[in-house]
Amino acid sequence: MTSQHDHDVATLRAFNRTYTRRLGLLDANYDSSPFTLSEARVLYELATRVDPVAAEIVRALGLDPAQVSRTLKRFTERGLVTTRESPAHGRHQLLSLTNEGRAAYAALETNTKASVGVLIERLHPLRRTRLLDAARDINAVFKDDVPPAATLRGLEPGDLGMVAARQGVIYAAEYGWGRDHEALVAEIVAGFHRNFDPTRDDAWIAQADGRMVGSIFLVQGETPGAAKLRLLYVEPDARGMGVGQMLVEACVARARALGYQRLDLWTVTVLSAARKLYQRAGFQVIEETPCRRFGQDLVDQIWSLDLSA
Amino acid sequence: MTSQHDHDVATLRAFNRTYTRRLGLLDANYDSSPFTLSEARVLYELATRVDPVAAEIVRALGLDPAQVSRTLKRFTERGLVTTRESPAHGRHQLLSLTNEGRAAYAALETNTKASVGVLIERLHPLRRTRLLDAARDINAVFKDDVPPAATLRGLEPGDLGMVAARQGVIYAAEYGWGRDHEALVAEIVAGFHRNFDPTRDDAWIAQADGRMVGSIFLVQGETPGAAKLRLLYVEPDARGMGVGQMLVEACVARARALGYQRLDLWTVTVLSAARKLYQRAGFQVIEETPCRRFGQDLVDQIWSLDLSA
DNA sequence: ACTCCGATGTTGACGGAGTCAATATTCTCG
DNA sequence: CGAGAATATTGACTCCGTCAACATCGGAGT
Repeated sequence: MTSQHDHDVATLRAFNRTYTRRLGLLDANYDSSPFTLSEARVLYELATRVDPVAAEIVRALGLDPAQVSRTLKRFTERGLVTTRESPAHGRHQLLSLTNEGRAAYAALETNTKASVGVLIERLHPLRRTRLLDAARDINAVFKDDVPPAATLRGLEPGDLGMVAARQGVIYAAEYGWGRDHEALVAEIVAGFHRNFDPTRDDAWIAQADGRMVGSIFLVQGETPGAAKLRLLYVEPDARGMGVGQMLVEACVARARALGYQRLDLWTVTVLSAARKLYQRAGFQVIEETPCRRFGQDLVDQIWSLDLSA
Repeated sequence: MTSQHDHDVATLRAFNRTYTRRLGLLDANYDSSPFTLSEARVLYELATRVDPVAAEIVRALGLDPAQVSRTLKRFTERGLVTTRESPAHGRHQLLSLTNEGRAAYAALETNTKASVGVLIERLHPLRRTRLLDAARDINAVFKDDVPPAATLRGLEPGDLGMVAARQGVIYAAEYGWGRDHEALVAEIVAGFHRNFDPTRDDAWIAQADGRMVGSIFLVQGETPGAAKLRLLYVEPDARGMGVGQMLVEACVARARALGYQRLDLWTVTVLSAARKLYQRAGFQVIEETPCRRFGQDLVDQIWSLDLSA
């Protein structure tokens, strides 16, 4: 009932409409081709599989068995396909392209590639990358049905700035924090790099579904034995899949491995999801003071975890 | 001939294949519908236009006139559509849905929205936003054929970090600059905000096709009458469309308007595209020193533009 | 006023797409 | 061994998609 949902449905349907319209234009020039779209799809499956069976093609393309049967019959009559009985299974008919069939497929491939190539070339580079990125994304969305799993990795180019950008956007949208906050994050990541010592510091980026979905930084504190956990965040979309816990656990484990006696962190009470993560990891509040920050009245908290136990 | 091009073609074709497969699943449940996909498209056009003419629908959907004529005939027989002659043009037949036709359309809409809604709801939020963003992008790509035009705007949440992220990624890829550079940019944007004075400083983001494609910053220099131009960059995809010039011109004009006597900038010689922009805007090199930065041997340059003339 | 041309709309013909039902055959598993 | 599932084919039917032929109307020129 949310209007967001209705809006999403409308977006996807608008996409369907335009794309249905463009489908012919996008894949091939079927005017000058001896194959229909459906035939071309069957031919593709025949060419990219070894000794397939008709039912395999039916499943791959979601077509009716009757239609595939007739298409294959026509292909056989045109001398593009030969069938032989499977040695393993008397009911299976192993299909394979003849030389003519492979030649026809190659010609179709060349033709199609050229058509798509022309379409791509005609687009402005900006639009081209936008189209290709979007195409890749949609493919990925439908590729596997398993829910996306998050993984941790180290810093790559763009990560430092992206952490500031994403935290800036998210906390501006969710809590109305101003640019002070984003600039503070930028300063922290810059300082992280400036003072970086591999035996004292570390950072992790959480990635899921090809996107950055969270971060956490480990830096040495003011006193020798104390480390600081900083810049923990999780993308709204990726909440509830254990990303925050993964990040905190990686950070705590590394702090322990580097020989720190304690791990401190600063946060504000309004970040309740983060609070739960810290609690669960064994952190305890050691200080709490009201404070005005980022254009809001907030309550600062300092948490600490004893690593010496 | 580039392998990048072949790769792009393959990406788009892979997308076409999966999407052709999903098309039925994505838009509606046509099994339980009294309309075929083609009929539903015609019905949609009838419902969302006022007194259309058959030829209009033909153009909108890219269908054959014969097919539309027959579809409309069936609709008329089913009591969904009525035609009346146009008062303006004797050959035109104004089409309109009957009450039954509107009811059928409403039912189809409800059905389709529910189907698409279920599909969206079943996706993990991460995948959902990814799909919807991609759908929006592809729609936008095909929406207008005019080449994308760049516009300038002020800073919004996420921009500070994004400038660092994009410059980090681009200069790492193009010149092999390390994280030093990205951290330096992060520090500069943080400092920009920390010392921000609206009567002395400004910043612009160039935007094209819904994306950030460049930036430029204006800050006061060490001496009172001197301003500094900083962090100019243009996305590789957006080069050659005058984005850089727009940014430089905006910055110079503002520096002049704020009463600065001169505008200085620091750059390195390897950034040849930027050099041309500075030259064109009237900047002159006033200092040049070899330097080791960002893991590379570079030649620093300081350029200056006299604004007092 | 008249003619040509283009746009609109219909109909016939034909092959393929897509769906459903019926049927035959073969393998697998309990 | 028998039941059931998977594989494959065929008939029947409607719609899709394309091409060609044709009728009709309005407007641009001459």
